[in-house]
Amino acid sequence: MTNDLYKVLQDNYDRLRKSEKKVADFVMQTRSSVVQMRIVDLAAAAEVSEPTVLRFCRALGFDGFQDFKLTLAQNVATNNSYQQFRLDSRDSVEQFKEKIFDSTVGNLVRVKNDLDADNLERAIQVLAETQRVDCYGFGASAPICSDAQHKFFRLNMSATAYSDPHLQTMAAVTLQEGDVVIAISQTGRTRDLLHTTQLALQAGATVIALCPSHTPLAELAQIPLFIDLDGDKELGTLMSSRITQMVVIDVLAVGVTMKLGAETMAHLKTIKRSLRGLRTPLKRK
Amino acid sequence: MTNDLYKVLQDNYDRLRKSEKKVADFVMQTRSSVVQMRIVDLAAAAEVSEPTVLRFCRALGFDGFQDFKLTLAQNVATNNSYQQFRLDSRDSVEQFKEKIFDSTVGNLVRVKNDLDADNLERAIQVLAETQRVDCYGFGASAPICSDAQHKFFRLNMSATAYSDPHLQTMAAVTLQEGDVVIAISQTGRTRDLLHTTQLALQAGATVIALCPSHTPLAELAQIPLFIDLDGDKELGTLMSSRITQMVVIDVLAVGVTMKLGAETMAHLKTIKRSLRGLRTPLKRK
DNA sequence: AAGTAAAATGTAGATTGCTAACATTAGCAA
DNA sequence: TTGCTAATGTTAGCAATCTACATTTTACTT
Repeated sequence: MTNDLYKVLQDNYDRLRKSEKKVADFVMQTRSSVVQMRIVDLAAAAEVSEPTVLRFCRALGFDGFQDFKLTLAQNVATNNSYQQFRLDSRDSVEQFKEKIFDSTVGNLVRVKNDLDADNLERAIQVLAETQRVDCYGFGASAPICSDAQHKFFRLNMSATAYSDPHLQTMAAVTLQEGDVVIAISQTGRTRDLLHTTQLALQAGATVIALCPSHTPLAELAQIPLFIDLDGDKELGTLMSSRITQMVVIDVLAVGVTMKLGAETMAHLKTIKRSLRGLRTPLKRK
Repeated sequence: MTNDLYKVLQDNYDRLRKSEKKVADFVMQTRSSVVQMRIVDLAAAAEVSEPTVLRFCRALGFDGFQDFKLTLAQNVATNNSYQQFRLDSRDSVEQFKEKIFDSTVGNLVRVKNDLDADNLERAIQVLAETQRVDCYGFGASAPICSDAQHKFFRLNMSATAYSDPHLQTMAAVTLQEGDVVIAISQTGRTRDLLHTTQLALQAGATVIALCPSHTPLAELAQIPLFIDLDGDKELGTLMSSRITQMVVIDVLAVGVTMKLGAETMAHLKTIKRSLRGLRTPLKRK
């Protein structure tokens, strides 16, 4: 749903007439401020006549100019409203709460759009076929590994999280063909992680990496899942990458669940039932 | 930013005239479909005249009807586009990737709006003043505790994560006045967690709880931070609550950083430098 | 290469919806 | 009740969008 309009523009671009393309180009470049424009303004800016703008809207399947503008506004809202934030020491709690949530959301949306569905598919496939998943990660990525372990463990797989380089090394050499390693790193350049990943590869395991693209780890892994956050290394970037990693793990886990099908679902229910005993009962009214 | 308009409506409702309230009521009830309406339609639907609708828009601070509608459209887009999802076994990877990300975003937005700024402020205050933070949580919340530990540790605080009920119990009795416990639970009803929380309280510690409202844990804690996700206990709800908890931790950590000010920032830089040694160097072009 | 037909684009006017000015009504106090 | 003020509605003008038609461009045929 998110950049619907962008896609619609891309898909129909070839079908557009020459002067309609002018309009399309202008809209693509300018984006947000187009929502404030009247049809005359847009016509002038794109250097075409008003009816051409209208025909452009119709060609994309909209009712008219207003309809187009409304959709554009909604697109702009969903894409642009969650910007990277810059913390100001004078911010109120309310303000930086907003900023942090919004930038997290923005990063999620960005990664969602970038995430390669093919590699995701491949990752899910190998996970669905394996019995052993080891998760490697240090520092801020260590809790994500535990989380991943937790998720896959629920799916009746043998999942382990290693956040200690020695344990990782020892575990890596015991890996076999068909086993899967999920390597998680915010930088993609952690030396120890690269080392153990190499060991895992030598042992014949398949390595899925959650890390930024164009990093040593990304090159090493058979199945890289890129998590590239906005260029500037703001505080927000560091914070969001953990969260994004987690959501990617969610996607993987759900994918595996769906692939494994009904029997796993039943297993999940059993777990849910068995955990109930650890809680105080819900009050009945 | 998100449901700006909703807030604007709420805040200015009393200031509106009687017939303008009719319009406000109608907009509140109908919401999304108003974006398709012309001023005549809305006037007819709210059973007022067209200028009244216009005055209503102006009273809320908009330029005119179009301006109001544009904002409404953007609001509708940001609020409605990230719905709770229902997984379909025939979904493609691309499709359920979208669904999972979107529902996560939706939940984040929801929690952001619900999160009480006062309690947040209080939580930040006590965290800024303490030297010891213990994080308690089991199961899926355990990795969140580790994450929280990680975050606060970076801020030069003595932070520990306990995910073992025995360790928690032993740690709880050593707590002193001024110490802080962060209790994290998706259900708010985990028996062991309630037990150790009570011990912490008896020892004089301040308890911050991340959990749903109207749960035993929420009642127990001095500073509850509610994480209420949509009613239906879909798969998505369970997944998102961990992530939401993490973002709340982010907000707390940033808040503390800002409160502690410059010296902590310097400390953060030192950590960053010291970690650099663990990575392979960036290639220079 | 020139002419013709069809497609593409622009111009001008009609229509529709938005807004401003004014009129009327309702509410309230003296 | 009367007069005043605030609230709402009516009417009309204006501005924006859209339609119908004219002109230009493009491509294809001879």
